[in-house]
Amino acid sequence: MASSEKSERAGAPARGTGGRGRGRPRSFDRATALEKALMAFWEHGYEATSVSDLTRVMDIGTPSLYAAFGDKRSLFEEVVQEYGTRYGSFGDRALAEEPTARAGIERMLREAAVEYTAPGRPHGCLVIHAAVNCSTPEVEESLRERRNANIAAIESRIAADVAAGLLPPHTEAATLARYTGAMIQGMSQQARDGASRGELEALAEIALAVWPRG
Amino acid sequence: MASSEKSERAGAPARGTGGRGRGRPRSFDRATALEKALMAFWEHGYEATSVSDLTRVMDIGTPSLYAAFGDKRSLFEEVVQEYGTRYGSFGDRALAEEPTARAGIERMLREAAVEYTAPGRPHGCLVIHAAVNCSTPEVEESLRERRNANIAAIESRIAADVAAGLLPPHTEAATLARYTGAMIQGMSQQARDGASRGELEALAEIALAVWPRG
DNA sequence: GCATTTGTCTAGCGGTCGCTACAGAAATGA
DNA sequence: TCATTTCTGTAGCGACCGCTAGACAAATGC
Repeated sequence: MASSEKSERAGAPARGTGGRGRGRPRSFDRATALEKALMAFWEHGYEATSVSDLTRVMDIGTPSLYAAFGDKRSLFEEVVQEYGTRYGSFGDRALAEEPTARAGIERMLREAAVEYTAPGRPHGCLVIHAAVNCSTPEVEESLRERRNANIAAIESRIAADVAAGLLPPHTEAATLARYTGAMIQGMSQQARDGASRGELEALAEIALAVWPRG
Repeated sequence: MASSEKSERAGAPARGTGGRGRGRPRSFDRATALEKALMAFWEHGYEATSVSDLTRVMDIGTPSLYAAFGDKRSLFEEVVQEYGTRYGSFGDRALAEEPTARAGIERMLREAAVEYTAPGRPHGCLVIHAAVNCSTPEVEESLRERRNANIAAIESRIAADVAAGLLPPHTEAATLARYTGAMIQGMSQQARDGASRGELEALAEIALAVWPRG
C-alpha cells in the first residue's frame, strides 16, 4: 500500500468531499481532526505529543487515527504541510507580493511579530520548534531542510534585486538572508519565552535598520 | 533525605576531594561522568536523553547514577550549573570585563560565533535548546528563566551606560537587550542548522551595525 | 577478625510508548 | 435480503521509560 490513507487512493474520490464510499462512513470530520493534531504538535512538538494525546484532542479512537492518517510520522508530515499553507506562508507571500526584497522582508518581519503572538494558538513557529530534541533524525532533518529552504528563498529574492540594480552590487545576499532567518528564529524563540507582539515589532524595527540603502 | 547525594551531605566531606569516606569507594570519577552527561544532554536535550543513554555514555550502572547524582532531574540541574560555569559564562564575562556595554555586547556576539561552532562538542547553546518540547514544565521553565535572566543582565548593563552618559539618553535598553538576546538565540539555532563559525561571525557584524553611536 | 558503611550488580517494578488484531457496527450494491 | 466494504471500540502486543529492591563487593574503624 503506497498511500497512507485507503479512502483517498488514486481513482477513488476522497470521503467527505462529495463522493461517498461504499462501507461505513467516517464518524468524524477529517479536516477538523487534522487541525486539532496541528495545534497539539505546534504546542508540544513531535515527540512530546503522544498518540494518546492526539486521540484525546482529536476525539477519535486509535484505530481511526491510523486508518485515516497512517502512522504518527505520516500524520505529522501532513500537519507540517497544512501548517505551511495555513500559517507559515506569510513569508513567501511577502517576498512574492512586495515590489522589492527590502519591502518583502520588512513585511515578513512585521507579520512574524503578529503571527508568532497571535492569540488562541501556540506562539512561535512550528517549523522552528517542533522537531528540536527529537530522537527521530528524519523528522528533525525534515524541518531543518524547511528552515534552510526558507533562508535560501530569501537569498534568491535579495540576489534578484541586486541583479536588477535595486540593491548595491556589493550586497552579500547570503549573509543578509541568513541574518533575516536568524532574526525570525530569534523572534520565534522570544515569542515562546513570553515576548509580546509589541516587543517583537520593536525587534523587527531594529532588524530593518541594518538594511542597505537602495 | 534532603540532599540528593548521600556522600556529600553537610558535615561529611565529599568523596574524591581528599577526605576518603568509610565505605566502598566509588569506582568512577564523578566529574568525568558529569561531563559525559553534560555532553549527552547538550546534544540531545533533556527528554531525548534517557537514563539508559546516560549510563551508557557515563559508563556506570543505573544504581550508581542514582546514588551519585539523585534522579534524572537532579543530574540535569547539576549539568546546567556546570554548563553555566564551564561553557555559558562568556556573555557575563564580556559584559563585566569590557569597559562599555557596546564593547561587551560586541565581544559577546563574536565569542558566541566561536563557542556555538567549537569543534568536538555540540553546536549551539544548551540553555537555549535542551528543554524545548519538554513535557516536564519545571525543566522547561527553569531554562526559560535563565534565558530571560541573561537578557535582563544585558539590559541592566546597557542601562548603566545610559545612566553614565556613555549612550544617548533616549536609548531603549530593554529593546536593545532583547534584540541582542534574540540575535544570540538565532545564532545558536543557525549553528544547530549547520552554519559555520565564519557565517555566524558575519551575523554578529550585521547585528552590531544597529548599535547607537555613543 | 569483625561489624559497619557504602558502592555496584542483577533483576525487575509499574507505567507509557507507538501500534495492531479482532469483533462488531454501519453504510453500500446486487 | 444479504454479501461486501469500511469504520469503530476493546483489548493488548512488545519495547522502552524512570526508577528501585536486594544480594554481594570493597573499603573503613575497632
